[in-house]
Amino acid sequence: MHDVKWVLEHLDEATARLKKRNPDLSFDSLTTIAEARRRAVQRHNELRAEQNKLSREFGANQKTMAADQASAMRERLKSLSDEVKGLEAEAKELDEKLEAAALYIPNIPQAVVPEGRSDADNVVVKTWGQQVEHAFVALDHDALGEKLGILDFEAASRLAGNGFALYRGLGARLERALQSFFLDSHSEKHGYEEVLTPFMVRRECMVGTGQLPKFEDDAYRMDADDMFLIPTAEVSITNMYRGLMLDAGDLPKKLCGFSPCFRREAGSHGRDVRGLTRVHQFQKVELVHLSTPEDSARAHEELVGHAEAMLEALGLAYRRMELCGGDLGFGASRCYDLEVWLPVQKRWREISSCSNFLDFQARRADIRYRPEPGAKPRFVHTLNGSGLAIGRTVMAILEVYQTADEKIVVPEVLRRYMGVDVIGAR
RNA sequence: GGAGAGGUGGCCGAGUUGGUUUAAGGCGCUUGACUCGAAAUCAAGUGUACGCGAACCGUACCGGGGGUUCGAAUCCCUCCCUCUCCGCCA
Repeated sequence: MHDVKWVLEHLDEATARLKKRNPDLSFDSLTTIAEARRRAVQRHNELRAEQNKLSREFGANQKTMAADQASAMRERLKSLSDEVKGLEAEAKELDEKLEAAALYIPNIPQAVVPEGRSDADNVVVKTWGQQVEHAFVALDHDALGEKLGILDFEAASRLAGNGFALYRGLGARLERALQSFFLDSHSEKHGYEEVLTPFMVRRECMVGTGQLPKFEDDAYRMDADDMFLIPTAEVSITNMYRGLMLDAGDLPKKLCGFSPCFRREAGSHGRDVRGLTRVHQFQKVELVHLSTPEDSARAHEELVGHAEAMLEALGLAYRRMELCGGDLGFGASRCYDLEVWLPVQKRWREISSCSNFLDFQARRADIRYRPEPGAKPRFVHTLNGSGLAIGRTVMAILEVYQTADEKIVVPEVLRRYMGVDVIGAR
């Protein structure tokens, strides 16, 4: 949600920045409604003040008034009341229209966000590590996984249809190892509180973080209870603080949590149909920060650094991309994607997305803090990023660490979790 | 699934016969007094948003929505949420 007042006061700047996402976007739907609403509220205030005053007098003097005087008074108040009610209904309707319109408008990109229409226009910020090239003919991750018996897509589709993954044996163990490695790193080294949240949430939570109302088709909804399977732990973790008032001393707040992520992938049928790249359920460790407005830019850099540390520990080459306006997610004001190098597909592939939402989510979810005792409440800033997406990490490990004899060398940092050094050894 | 209780400002909590309580009182917090300093005590202040309005003033907000009334935190309807007990269950 936007600060509508700010938007109206800085309409040119706000519009120019919004159009970085898409030239078709504008705040036109807000401005006319807001003006009409202001007029209605103003008129309502005046009449309501008069009504309150007369009504109070009437209540006090009713008993001592002459009968005809009282009924005249009552009549006058009645017509005043009707008029006030009409204006109230009008203001309320405009209010709802305004909010409905605002909920569908994406966040305003920060001034530093580069121009661009698609991911082709994203900017490389940095590149880390050696882009492995295999001297032998390497296998796709899904083919190798099935050959080693650690991935079973046939069984997965028997259970849930196309677009699901099933891990078995050391494959399942690898997922669990990555989960533990990520959570241990963030909670022990990077200062996060580890949380385990519900994996399904109420509708208000999905609105709070911006998945709804616009993207309802992308989410799995349980009709009987009107609850949603979370598409990312960002939803459950951020909404832990929905409706709360925090103290300045509570900030910054850093939380990390594991969850499965459920995505219908409506509209992406036919893309990345094989393997672990794009599935309806994948596992992820998510990082969430709540910060003060002054601190969020720094927090963003810190957050992306924590995600990068995971790739570096695993020895996976990556690059950090600054997303252009056209590629920004709905609620993000600025976003870094981390892309891992996949030597078999010979391409970079997103494995983490680290966004600063500023107060966009906090307004929707009503998360505030008091800068100091007695001061006025302000909205916090929220940030989050994957640290990391586990399925895609498995995919990268299978591509990067495979050997000529179709085994997988387990990255050093995972060995204590895996109990083996090599997958596929007899 | 059955039965009951309840949702009021940062927190607790009054308000149950509708009208100088159109949100009392307390805690917390801020400032001042006292003190070498602190605690305790005393005094004053302290909800949010809007009125393109800083002050004074006004209006709205007592879980959401609707209704009755000249007037609703208070009465009626409806939905949501929380808690307690029972049942079932890993």
